[in-house]
Amino acid sequence: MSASASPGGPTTLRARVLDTSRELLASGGLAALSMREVARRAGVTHQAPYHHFPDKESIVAELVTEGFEELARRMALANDAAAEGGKPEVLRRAAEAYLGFALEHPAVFRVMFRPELCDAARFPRALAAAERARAECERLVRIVHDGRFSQALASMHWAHVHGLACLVLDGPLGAELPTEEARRAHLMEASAHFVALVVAGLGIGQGT
Amino acid sequence: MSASASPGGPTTLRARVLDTSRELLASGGLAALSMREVARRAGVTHQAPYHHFPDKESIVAELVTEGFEELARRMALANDAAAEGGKPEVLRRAAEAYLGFALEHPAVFRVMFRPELCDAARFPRALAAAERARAECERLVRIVHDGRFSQALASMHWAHVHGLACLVLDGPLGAELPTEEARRAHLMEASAHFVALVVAGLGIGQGT
DNA sequence: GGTCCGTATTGACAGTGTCAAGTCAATGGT
DNA sequence: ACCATTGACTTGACACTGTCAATACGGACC
Repeated sequence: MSASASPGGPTTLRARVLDTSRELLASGGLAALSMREVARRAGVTHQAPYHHFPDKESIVAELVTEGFEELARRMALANDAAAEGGKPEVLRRAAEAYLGFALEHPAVFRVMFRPELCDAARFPRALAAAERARAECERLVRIVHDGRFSQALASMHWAHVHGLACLVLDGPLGAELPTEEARRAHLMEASAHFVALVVAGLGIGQGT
Repeated sequence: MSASASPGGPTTLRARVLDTSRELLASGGLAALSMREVARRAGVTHQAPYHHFPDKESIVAELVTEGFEELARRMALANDAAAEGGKPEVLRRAAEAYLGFALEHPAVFRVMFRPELCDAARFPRALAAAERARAECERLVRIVHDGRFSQALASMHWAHVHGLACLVLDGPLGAELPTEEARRAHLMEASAHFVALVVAGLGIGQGT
């Protein structure tokens, strides 16, 4: 029962603070995530959370870290499909993984790409998790381009899915595609165009 | 000299407020843009700006509107190059226009794609400016794809440049490319890959 | 000359993040 | 068994924010 079993391990309140923070972020965006509101919902005083997180930035950093870890996990799973499905399937699954994460966790996704909220020097874990996601992107490039790699190529691939995610979450596409199914369908259709171009550009006509 | 020549026209203070807001946004991001700081720098009391803007959101909306207008202008110029340069040139110039704007006005660019800051219903001008930029994107699709158009195709093209911009401004690319020249070069290189794919996919082998 | 209106000021209120003390219970060493 | 220490939490304050309300000023118009 001892709450401090592992060094720096999670106390009950710490977990509750994180849960509440996730809820607030998901429901009302970052503006709704306030130290005092978190404390209020957790049923403690406005200073209690400060015993588990030095400041608000640290809570956000924790959520960002979780987000990048989950994103990297999904991307890794997509890349693992190389053996069975071939290159077009890898590209399709990678897009599905990235866009699926963005659609299911929009608020976290947005915060993940606002580095001013989560200084890399202060939060090396967040940076490491982001690097893991990036490494999966580079792995995809090598898989798809027969071992060839360049940063520009990686940027092109990442930009494709990231741009789609941003446009549907916060751009003009979001306003017109109200249901999640519509968004998913549109994104996969746009992504299919891109995949087709890449596949055609590689001289592999098999997978449309 | 009468400041109220045109109805609702800009008073001296109104212009100064906007200038100061632009400066604060550019230097310290949206967090640095505060009503009171704007008033302080403009040399007036903290309530004076409220006589020209009903609230902070209205100032942000004004800057967002300006941003989309400038972006649409640059995109239109790129599209106008269709006559002289052909499709590859249009694609190249469009990417250069979009990425150039993002690199030159990063803070404004970021704010433009955070719709919660600038409610579309309250600020129809901002929405109209965004629509103008979108229309230029659609025009590009028609130019490049011989009149054929689909929303998914437009999303693919927009996502490409938008994703690149986001990644270099707030993603992993930004941290590693310190100078603006390096960023511009990397972006144009990544974009060139995309343009090559599109051109190849159209069966036009002329332009690289 | 008197009235009105747009501009700006002063003062207040609620809310925020965070610092500084203080309370209180459990723990560990002698 | 006692006492000091430590950690979790509370209370109270400060500076800052956006915004409302009431007040003064100063020129335009009848």
